Amino acid sequence: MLTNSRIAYHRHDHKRCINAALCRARELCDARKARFTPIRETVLKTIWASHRPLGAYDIVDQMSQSETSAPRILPPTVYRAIQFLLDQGLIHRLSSLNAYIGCPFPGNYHSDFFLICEQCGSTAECSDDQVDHAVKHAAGRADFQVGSKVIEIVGICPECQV
Amino acid sequence: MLTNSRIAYHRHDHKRCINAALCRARELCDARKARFTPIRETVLKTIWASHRPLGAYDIVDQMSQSETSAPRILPPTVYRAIQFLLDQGLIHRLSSLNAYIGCPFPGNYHSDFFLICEQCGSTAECSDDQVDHAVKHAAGRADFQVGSKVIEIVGICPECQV
DNA sequence: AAGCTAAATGCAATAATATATCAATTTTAC
DNA sequence: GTAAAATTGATATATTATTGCATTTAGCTT
Repeated sequence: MLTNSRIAYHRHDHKRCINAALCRARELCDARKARFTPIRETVLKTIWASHRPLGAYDIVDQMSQSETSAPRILPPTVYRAIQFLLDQGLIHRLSSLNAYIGCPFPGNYHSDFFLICEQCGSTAECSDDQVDHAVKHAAGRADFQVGSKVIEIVGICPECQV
Repeated sequence: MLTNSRIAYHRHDHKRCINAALCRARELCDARKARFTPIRETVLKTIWASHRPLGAYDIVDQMSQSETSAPRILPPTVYRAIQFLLDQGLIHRLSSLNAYIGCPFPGNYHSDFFLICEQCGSTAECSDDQVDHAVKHAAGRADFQVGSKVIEIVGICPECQV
């Protein structure tokens, strides 16, 4: 199972997460000749500020606060950056929260699901063949051809358990 | 595996689905001393008009059209009925679509997931222990205590395959 | 049956999330 | 250097959902 749950739910030097994410994003975009512009970088950085999913308007607010004098960042700008980052697989959308989270292992193909802590909000991404197979198998019994999956588990992370 | 996929994806006498759903709803509400009011019944009936998830504002529109003279149904009314039906387990919300669908087996405990056809929109509900176990097991490896799950699979239903 | 209480509904306003459109600007390709 | 393409700015608006408060209705008590 591929997961960032060890990191996401425990104390760590989060600057390294941010750096790693930005660095990989730059690499991937370079390789794909996709333009990793300042706005897109800032949006990604803002999302990576924590391991908690962030709403689009939270991003708008964050960016409007930090960039004091500059022209206030407006929703369409953020949504376009979000769309770009989603397209590049650098972030994911959590449907059940209307929020966005950084992908810890972009570039690798992964069929993922999310473990969302209802206490602290920290969210880990997991990729597990058994879950994948179980879903495919169940769908198969209904003669259903699986395309994409949304799997979001709400519960309690190790740090928040008594 | 518990599922209504045989029915949902194939020709059938849908009036029976509707009747069964309304009947079951009435029974359950009676047993629980919950009030199955005309508005709630109409909302449930509207959702059960097909096996396709229906948005809240679609319900508002439907209900405003059919009830010609009566006071136009407004969003809060519909949302309140939706909340009631969700609380009673008579319908489910599909996060990835912001839409609502009737539950074919309310009352029974079930940990369910949904198979949403990207062609025709028809959606079946499934409950499968293996999927459940696979998710619990994967979460367990991250020391994560599972609470609730959102599992929504988009793909192609048997009727829409070539 | 009358009155009381809690629940449900009506209604206006507004919040939260997301997109459409078109102009202006920047970047890239030739 | 210029044209084409991509990105961003700005305004407006669409879509989904909730809040607050007044009014009505249903169920309960007597």
